[in-house]
Amino acid sequence: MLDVAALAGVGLATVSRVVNGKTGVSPATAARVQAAIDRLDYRHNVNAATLRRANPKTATIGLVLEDVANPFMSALHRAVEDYARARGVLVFAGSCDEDADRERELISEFRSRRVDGIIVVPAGPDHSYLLAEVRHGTALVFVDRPPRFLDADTVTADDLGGARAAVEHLGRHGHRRIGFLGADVSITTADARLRGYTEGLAALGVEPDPAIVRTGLASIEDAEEAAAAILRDHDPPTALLSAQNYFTVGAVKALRAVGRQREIAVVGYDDFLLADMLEPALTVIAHDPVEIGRAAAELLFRRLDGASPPREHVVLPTRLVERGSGEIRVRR
Amino acid sequence: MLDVAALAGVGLATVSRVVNGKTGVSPATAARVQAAIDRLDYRHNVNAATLRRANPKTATIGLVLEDVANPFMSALHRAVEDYARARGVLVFAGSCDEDADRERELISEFRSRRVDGIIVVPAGPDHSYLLAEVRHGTALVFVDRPPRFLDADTVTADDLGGARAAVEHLGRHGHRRIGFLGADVSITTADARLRGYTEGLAALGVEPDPAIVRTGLASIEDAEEAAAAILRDHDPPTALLSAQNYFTVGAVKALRAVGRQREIAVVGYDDFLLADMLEPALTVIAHDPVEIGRAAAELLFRRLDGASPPREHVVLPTRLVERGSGEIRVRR
DNA sequence: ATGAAAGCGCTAACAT
DNA sequence: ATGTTAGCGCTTTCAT
Repeated sequence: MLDVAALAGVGLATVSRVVNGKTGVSPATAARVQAAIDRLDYRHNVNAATLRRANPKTATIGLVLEDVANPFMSALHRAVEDYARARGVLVFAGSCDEDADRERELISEFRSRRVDGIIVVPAGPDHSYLLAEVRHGTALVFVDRPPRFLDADTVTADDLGGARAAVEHLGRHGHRRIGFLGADVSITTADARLRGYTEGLAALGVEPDPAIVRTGLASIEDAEEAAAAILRDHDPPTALLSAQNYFTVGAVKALRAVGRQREIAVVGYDDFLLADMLEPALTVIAHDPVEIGRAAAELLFRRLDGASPPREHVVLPTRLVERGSGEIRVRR
Repeated sequence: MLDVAALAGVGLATVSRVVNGKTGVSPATAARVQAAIDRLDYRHNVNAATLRRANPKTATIGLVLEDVANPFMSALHRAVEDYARARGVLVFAGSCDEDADRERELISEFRSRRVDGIIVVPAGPDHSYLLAEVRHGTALVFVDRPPRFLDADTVTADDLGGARAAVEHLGRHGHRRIGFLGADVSITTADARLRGYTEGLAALGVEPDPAIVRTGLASIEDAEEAAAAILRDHDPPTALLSAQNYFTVGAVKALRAVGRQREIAVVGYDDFLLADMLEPALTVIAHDPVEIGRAAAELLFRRLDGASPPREHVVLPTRLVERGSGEIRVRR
């Protein structure tokens, strides 16, 4: 910047004014400064600027996802990016694979870079460690799952209601013996979906049977194996509820492997690309990652812009999309 | 940091030494400092530290993708993230939607944040604007497509060879009239795949027919429409080569819509989740986004670590994965 | 082993 | 409209 000032024959402050688009510089000098900037290929150092500014915003936010490559997560990512970029804000993205340590580590790195806000799909069992952070002024929004031991803005979907609706839908097609594939119940979402499943069964007057309920799954392969095992039960289910996009893929693989995809009903939680192209097409509980991401970004930026409304807990509805796999009637 | 020093009763420099894990601090003082850090919930300001350091690395890199939500791109993203995180480096990610202006804008923002390196899936038609950047010491790696008017490290796949192999494969199953669905040829990858298609046809002794070649596509919907149009040609193709993951989805949709998915062969460029679960399962030209991402990160970090080897142009092979759709024989 | 002081690139207050 | 100067939070000599 000093070089630019020297070349343009002006003072440091004037260059700063031009770079920041401030008023109070004559068009002629501004042009000279701009010419010097171009000639020297000068690039403003936002990090240094932030250090001294009265309002020390870095114009960056951090995004903690379960996995940037998971289609649900990456769609959410894109929605957040679009909202941020429209405001000139850059986003750090990171995956934590449901690992609480990685979550803390990532957030800690974000802090070191002085991000203005953080949007996080929480993995850990306890988020009270973020209390100081919040008090320190960092905006924080939890997405997909609420935090534990911390009050913060959240955007979640109606997991319990969605899972319950799925079971009731299967019930309406004659099913009473319904298997369940879910993630570890320490994950709030997974727990809510399992509870929705149980409530749905209760509404049908059915006791859940642990023999056809599998939790703690973490991958397509896990789910495929679990589904295969459930199907080998002495009293196998006539329908399956899979509680996450990848698990649905695993369930479909398992059914295909034994050629029973047309006799055993499936409802999957999460919609995904090609779900409608399978045969039978997949009936799913859909919740829109784009809408969730946008809502989270909205909440975050409201706080970044200085508003301090009471904590908000947005719960977005889910939608049952009937495509075929969930409408397979129970065989008699 | 001043507060920490005061609380621990030591000088600024000592706190800095502890924070940076440098030697030359007695265990006792180090412990006192650490205690003060914990008590004050102090977080090191990497931005400020970078400003003064002899080796002014920010430990961040920028990643410019076509779209963070595209499965191919997000898998690449994850591979880069894993490589970077293992080295304590954070990644800024951004989408540019094949828009040259957005590419420049993103890279410019990255520069302002003083990222150490940039990995980019290029969108623009001219990358000479990055020359100054490279000379200035920012490591730069191009992925999936080479830059234009600039020499830099690249990691690409053998697009031409892959497309050509696809056509030859279809030829071996009796096809001579093969339709093509591709993106705008200003995208290097799209152009190479089209050339591979043409070369493949030439090897079969066939002239390409513009009536069944569509380029300039940009979405699933585009591809679906284009495929439908091609199928309505007075001399419709017996096989389709789709040159990108989303276009393959569109092609499948179009074939399904007219119920011809079992008579018209399809080979898709890019593998994707569930390609093996469709009926018929999709034959694809696969190139591994994870391997591409890892290779790019490797190249980038080699330069970040100070090595200055000659520019490298890694070309990864593609693989034909036969699953059914590409082995449908031509009807007689 | 530790501290004092200079200075990284910039902005903000105060001059002029 | 423009320049001068202090100082943001830190690292790095150079002392001690």
